[in-house]
Amino acid sequence: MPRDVTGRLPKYLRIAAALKDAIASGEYGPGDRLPGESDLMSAYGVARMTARQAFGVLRAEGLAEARKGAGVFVREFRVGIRRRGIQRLAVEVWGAGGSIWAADGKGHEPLVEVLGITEETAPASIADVLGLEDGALACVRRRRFLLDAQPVMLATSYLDAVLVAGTPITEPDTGPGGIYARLAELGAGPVRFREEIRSRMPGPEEAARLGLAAGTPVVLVCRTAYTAEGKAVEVNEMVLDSSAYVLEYEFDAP
Amino acid sequence: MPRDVTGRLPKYLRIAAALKDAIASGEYGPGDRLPGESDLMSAYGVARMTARQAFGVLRAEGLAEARKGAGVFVREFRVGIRRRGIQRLAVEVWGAGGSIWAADGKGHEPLVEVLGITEETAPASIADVLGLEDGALACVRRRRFLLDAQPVMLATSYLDAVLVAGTPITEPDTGPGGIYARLAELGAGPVRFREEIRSRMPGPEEAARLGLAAGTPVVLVCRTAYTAEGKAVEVNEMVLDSSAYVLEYEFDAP
DNA sequence: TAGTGGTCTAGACCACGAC
DNA sequence: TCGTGGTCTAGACCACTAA
Repeated sequence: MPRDVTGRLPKYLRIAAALKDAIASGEYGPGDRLPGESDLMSAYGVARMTARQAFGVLRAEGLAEARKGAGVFVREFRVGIRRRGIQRLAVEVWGAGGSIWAADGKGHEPLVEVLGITEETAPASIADVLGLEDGALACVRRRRFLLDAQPVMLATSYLDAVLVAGTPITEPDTGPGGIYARLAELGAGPVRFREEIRSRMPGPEEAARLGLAAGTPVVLVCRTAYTAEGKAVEVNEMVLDSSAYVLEYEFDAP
Repeated sequence: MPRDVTGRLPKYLRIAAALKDAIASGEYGPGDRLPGESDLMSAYGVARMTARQAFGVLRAEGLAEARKGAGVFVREFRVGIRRRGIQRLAVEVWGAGGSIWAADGKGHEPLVEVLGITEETAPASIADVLGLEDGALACVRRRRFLLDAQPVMLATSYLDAVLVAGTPITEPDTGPGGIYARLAELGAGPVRFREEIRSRMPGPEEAARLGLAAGTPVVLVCRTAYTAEGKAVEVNEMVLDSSAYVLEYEFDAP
């Protein structure tokens, strides 16, 4: 039987709870500076490591971020990019020469960095989906997407290298309508999609590329595009900054 | 960020990197016990807090978990529940008296705990969507879903209290086909859905209810169900253990 | 009971940011 | 320059787990 619930709570958790309350109550708003480590030390009569541990709780929950030499601040959340999973892939978008990404970033300034376009042997699971023979090459397009100069997504796209050879798909600029418009010209336009969604904490590499604060998970979206014949023509693995995105799927009951 | 020439990388990050390498190379598999804090202290000649800090990196990334009195262990990942976002809501499922949740947990033992069914004033944003007058009550159903005795999801469902008054929707057991079948009997069966997906780190309350290890984010799914007349009849806010779920949406290009 | 991780103290030097 | 957080040390007591 847990008695004396309040007295047994570790100091750092009580300090953390007090800070959270202060944030929840609006005493500190997004971007505001919180009391520093030395403030907490004197206010609660604890050692520095204990005060730091309290901040560690807030950082792990994504509520606060520390800036060296400046202080600890309440996290400011980013613009919620509304990614309309189904409608954004309408033929009307890319068929008319539009960019899917530009549609997502409406009202902001979208930018795409091409990190590299290579021919590689794809991971076994992806090669399998694409129906690539053992050792056959895939065209791999790695890109980073930014909104208002802030990175929000990494994407790695896999296609059959033989299929797309000699087309703009192997070039940084894929032309109006992008990859899907080029695939349609090859008679392999996608008509059906499957998106798988996961979430986890980023590795250090992903955190750096996306400029993520501590306590920010990533959302993984893996999209497979199918032709009318049911053949998978593209697998796109995306890593999204979870603090920047809201994914939306709207559909009729099947 | 660590653009330094290997010499200036903090000790705890180098130790963490070594541990990660050992895990990635398969030297330690899921569930294996890692070297303890005192092992790291003697192996690297560091103080205990430094060794702990190294483990902190792995825990924050969800790669390891510490068990008091036992050691630090490589995380074991859970069964990937495949939640087929669109097909699971087919009329054929709930119309035939089936349970949507039972369909998700195929091959496992599904269980639902009813945490409470109350009448409350819903949060403004939800009351707005449901078209509730100012101060009108909502029927709020809070549940926890378990698979093989392990909690994987929390759900809070909001409906118009006047609409559902006197129906099994206000009872713990909603009968065959669940809420949607009952709504259909009221002439308010859902035919269209919108799901919004977000991800963030859990608060301590959510982490406790879902039994989450440190470094495990939650996925938030907010579903709104619409009738044929376009009226929202239910808003369901779900909190998912990200390590247990894969969300899947499969659809034709619109 | 022996060993583990959880909490906590009281110091230290450093790099960085604001002034 | 001065205060900030980042890193690090060398101890301490405790609760818990496993043998």
